[in-house]
Amino acid sequence: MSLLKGRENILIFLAEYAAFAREVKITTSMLAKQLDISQQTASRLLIQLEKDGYITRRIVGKETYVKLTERGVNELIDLHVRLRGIFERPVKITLEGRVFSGLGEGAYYISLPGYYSQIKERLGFEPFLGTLNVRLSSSAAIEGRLLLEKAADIVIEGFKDEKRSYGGAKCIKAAFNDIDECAIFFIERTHHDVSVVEVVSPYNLREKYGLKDGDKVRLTVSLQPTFFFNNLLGTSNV
Amino acid sequence: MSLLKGRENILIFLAEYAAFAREVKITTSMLAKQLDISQQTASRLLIQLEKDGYITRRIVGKETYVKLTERGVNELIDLHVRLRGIFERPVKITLEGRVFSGLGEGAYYISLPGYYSQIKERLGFEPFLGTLNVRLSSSAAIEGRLLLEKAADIVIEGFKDEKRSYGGAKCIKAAFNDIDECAIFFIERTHHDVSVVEVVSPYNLREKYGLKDGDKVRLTVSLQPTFFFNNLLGTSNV
DNA sequence: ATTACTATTTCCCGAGTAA
DNA sequence: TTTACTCGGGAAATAGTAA
Repeated sequence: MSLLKGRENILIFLAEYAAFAREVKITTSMLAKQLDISQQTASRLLIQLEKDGYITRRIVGKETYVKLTERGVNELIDLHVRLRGIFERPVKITLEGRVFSGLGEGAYYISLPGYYSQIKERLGFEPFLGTLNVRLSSSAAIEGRLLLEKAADIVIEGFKDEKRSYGGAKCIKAAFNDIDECAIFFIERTHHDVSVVEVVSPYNLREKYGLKDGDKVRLTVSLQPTFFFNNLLGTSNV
Repeated sequence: MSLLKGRENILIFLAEYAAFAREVKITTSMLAKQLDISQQTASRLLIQLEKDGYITRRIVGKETYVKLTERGVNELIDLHVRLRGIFERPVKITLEGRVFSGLGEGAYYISLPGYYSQIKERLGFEPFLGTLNVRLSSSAAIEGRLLLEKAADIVIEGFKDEKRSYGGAKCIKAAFNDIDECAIFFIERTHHDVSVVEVVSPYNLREKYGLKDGDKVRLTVSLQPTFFFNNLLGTSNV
């Protein structure tokens, strides 16, 4: 059932017994039992590994001692490094979409002290008074958006005043066109569908980039791989 | 030439393109080229991986998008955890041997201030005035001894007085019979061969354990795996 | 260009068994 | 008990090719 078969399986097994540091005494039948293969196969694989320079065997009477060679160790190190890369390198999520004009109410909301102070404190910048509406142009971007909504770790809380209540939002820091600091907002009560995100930035992005409706923009977020794995373990996704 | 073949090779390759986080667009011929297999094999392996629940495939016209399933990710996590265990777990090196009486000069040397103060400072204990001579009883122990000599990271420097010069030594901290603090000494100018080590401890081990010549004792050292790998890369051991 | 079928070859596994 | 051979069945890889 395991993914690993044959030679690599034996090599890893031996390494788990520190066979990179010293000779380890083995028998082919013990190996076979542990790895759920036949004694014959264990024997053949050992011969093969030795022939290919991954291990050395020393046979003393009826006893066999094996040790990984430098090549065998390097093979495992390479694999370890690859997996470390996978599990430790940040994952870039990119949303591409096009600018469009909304009702212009973004500026009003951000200017409200109830939002403004939270944004300033939790995002660490003084927001430009306005949001940039972006309509995501591909299904990949929409998929990414749903992912980022789960990953969004900065919470802007709703509040009330004497007139009405104001909804909350979640957001995540991102790079605008690969350069500028910004945050992607996922607003709780919005009239937009999932193909739309709103961008808040310390800059007037529309002006800085001379953006017109329909212009393409890119939003990039770096996520730690652990996010995906923690997330996976919590769900019953198959 | 790589150790990995077939399914696991593809799975790791896909993970390197963050296919655990999002759908990745692939073609079987590009996969084949990258992994040095035939296009037909790539196609078959993808079908198999999907059938076995490691990936999902979404085919849109002529484009194929793949994504790892939870099961596929877990398989890689398992492998990663195993390799981490190998490369991060300390390796116990055990030397077994038998006590024997030397010339009794160990006590004299340790009592010399030139040695005593270094031992106290660098080993962090006040040594009992005497060394325990241990003759290693197996080739495995002798192999271990040679390894530990390389790993020995505490240096006791030689010195001179008006009468003569006194040689240096290297040593490494160890556990005596799995319990007591001690250090294994590798003395530069010694009349002993490689089958002999000398043990220094804060305790009178001979008395504490009622040791007679010929009694078996065990010396254990924990080494970080990185030691072996750094060591390997520096040598041309095959 | 794709993917993936069928046919053929090549390789691998393990039963039987010798030393 | 060991290890490791031969050999038959079957799985895996590729060539050829269809769609």
